[in-house]
Amino acid sequence: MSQKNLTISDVAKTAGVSKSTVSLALQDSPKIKPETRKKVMKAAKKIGYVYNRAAANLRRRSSEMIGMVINDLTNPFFAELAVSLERSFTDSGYVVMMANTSEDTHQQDKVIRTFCEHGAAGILICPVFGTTQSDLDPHISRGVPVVSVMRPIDGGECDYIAPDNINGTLAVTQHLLEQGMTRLVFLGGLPHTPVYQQRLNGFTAAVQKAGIKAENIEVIPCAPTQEAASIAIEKRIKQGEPPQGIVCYSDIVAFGACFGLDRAGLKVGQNIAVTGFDDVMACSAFSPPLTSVHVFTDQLAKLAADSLMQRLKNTDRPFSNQSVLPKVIVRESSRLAVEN
Amino acid sequence: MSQKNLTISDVAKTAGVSKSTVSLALQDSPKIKPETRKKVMKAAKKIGYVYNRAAANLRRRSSEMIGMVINDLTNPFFAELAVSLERSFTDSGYVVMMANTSEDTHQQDKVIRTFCEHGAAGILICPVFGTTQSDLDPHISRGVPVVSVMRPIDGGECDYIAPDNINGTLAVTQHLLEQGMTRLVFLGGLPHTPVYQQRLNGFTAAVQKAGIKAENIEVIPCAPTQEAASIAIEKRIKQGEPPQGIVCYSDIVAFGACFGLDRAGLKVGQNIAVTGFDDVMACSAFSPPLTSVHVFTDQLAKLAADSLMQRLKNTDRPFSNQSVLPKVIVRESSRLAVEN
DNA sequence: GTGAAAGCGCTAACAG
DNA sequence: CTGTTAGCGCTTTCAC
Repeated sequence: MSQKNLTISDVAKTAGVSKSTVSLALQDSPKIKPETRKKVMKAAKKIGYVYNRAAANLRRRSSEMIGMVINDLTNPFFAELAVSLERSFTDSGYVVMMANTSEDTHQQDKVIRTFCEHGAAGILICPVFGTTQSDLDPHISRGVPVVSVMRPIDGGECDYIAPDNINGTLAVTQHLLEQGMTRLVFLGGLPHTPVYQQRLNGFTAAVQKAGIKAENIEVIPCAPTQEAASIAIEKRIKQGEPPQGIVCYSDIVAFGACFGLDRAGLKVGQNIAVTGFDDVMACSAFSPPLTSVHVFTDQLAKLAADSLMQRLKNTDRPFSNQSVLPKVIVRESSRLAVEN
Repeated sequence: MSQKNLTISDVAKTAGVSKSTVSLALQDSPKIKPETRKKVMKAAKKIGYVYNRAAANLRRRSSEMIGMVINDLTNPFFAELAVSLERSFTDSGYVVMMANTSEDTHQQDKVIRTFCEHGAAGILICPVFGTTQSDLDPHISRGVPVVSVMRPIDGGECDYIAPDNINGTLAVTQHLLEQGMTRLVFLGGLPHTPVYQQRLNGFTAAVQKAGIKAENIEVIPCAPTQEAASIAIEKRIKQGEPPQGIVCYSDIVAFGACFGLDRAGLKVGQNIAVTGFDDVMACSAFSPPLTSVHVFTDQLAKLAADSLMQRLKNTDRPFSNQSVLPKVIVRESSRLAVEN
């Protein structure tokens, strides 16, 4: 092991051809006849040559690396999404550099910059809320294309892929309404964020369509964490007149809500219905199994990867927004003895 | 946006200094006086220059990229570990390229090769079972150091970091024994793997130390998936004489076991105790909350990152094995009405 | 088909 | 302290 840096020149020497022949051969160029190619490959293997893509990219002024910037990989939903994304890109022959921003704008800035410095051909990002195009601009001046997933970029000159949040909560709210519930809460999320607004809009649309009286509807925003949600809902329950159903901003919020309701003495799936959004894997293992809005991360990932790769080929396409319709997965948490 | 490729020469021109001054300034060299440095930085920002690390690395013959190769990112434990690892490296100024191998040797081969071609300074790997040093050799001939996590590499010339599997299962088995259980099963895992053997050894050591009769002990290996585990345990229960406690190879296996037991009509945490290993986040949300052996992924990640970075500085240290003692987290799944 | 030569953007001596 | 010069390993005209 630990030979010195072998270059195509070394390969050329042992194969008895010239540098450029080796280069061409390594690229499967039709200019090289199969015979010579074989010879070159054998020589390369023999001396343990490993191709230096950095050098090639430098010369060729391109790369097949993409930077993946995720807001919160400790959130199971984003972890699942990241895995899907990684797979989509790897399948297409790209290598992905990954970084977590922990919902921190500075960190995000740094990471994007670093990826660009390393020659990322494109950036895939689940941006921190509030990210604007001008946050990105200074780093991607080389014309690196960006695709954002899950959350839009304000003023974003980029493609954007997300689940159809509105129809997602609309559908799951209707699922509760169909069971005859009339007093509902929408819980969790940060009011100034687009995702919150969309999910809330879906909820609102459903209750209005069902002719539910406004005074029976409550909206309780809170940080989308388990803890914040459990506290918020516990407090609400203590005020009396519990709702029949709680439509949560996300699964994490729903998990928190269930814990809070438990502390408040309510039985989810019996006294009160709870639904999540995202349908992370833990939903089916939860107690009670959580009804949720399934987001097809694989599909999202595929669209995102495709968009980015399209744009890599063709820089000046118009920017597109794509959304994927999610699907309500009914489990026990949304059952309710309606006589309640 | 989309200026052409700006180089240090452009910066030099607009700052009115020479190329090398810019290069030095960008590296915070003490040879450059702060004043000049400021001027250079301002010029760089002004024209929207972005540093080309690939070129720098090529020249300097080094890089600060590391390749992270994970066997199964869809497994929540490895996903959590990957996140910890990413954080450790990013904190130290490295950029991490990530790839999933799906427990597939070919895929792993390809990924390692690709990372090396891209100039990874080091490789961090949770290897596919059965990976040997000779699988790695052809790719890392440039002397790229490797650190393996969770699973050893056969004949591995590398550092190795893992939880103390033996003492982990030993401790969790003792937890069951202390409750007076005498009929135990060790469930799940592939017999030919080192991790299986270690975890089983811990189990065996505990029951022997407690003087449990051999005929009261059963070992039921199976693929470490939810499905395989649920089927295996259901089949076992149908044979009658159920055990009092089941020590599982991993959380995933334990989740599966719980489902299987449920189908078989047993109540986990009442009629029968179940324990996991890894303590993924879903354990606490599971029904019933799953007793598990907590693996400190953050610590593992830190050790792994440190090892790799040490070796990057100092190539010829002896290889070390480090293990982290895990901790039993008792939850409801391991309770048992002992009169059973 | 194959080889020679120039150069991608940067760093690292070595002079000034 | 700053500028000049020669490459890092590869690709790519352009002759042969």
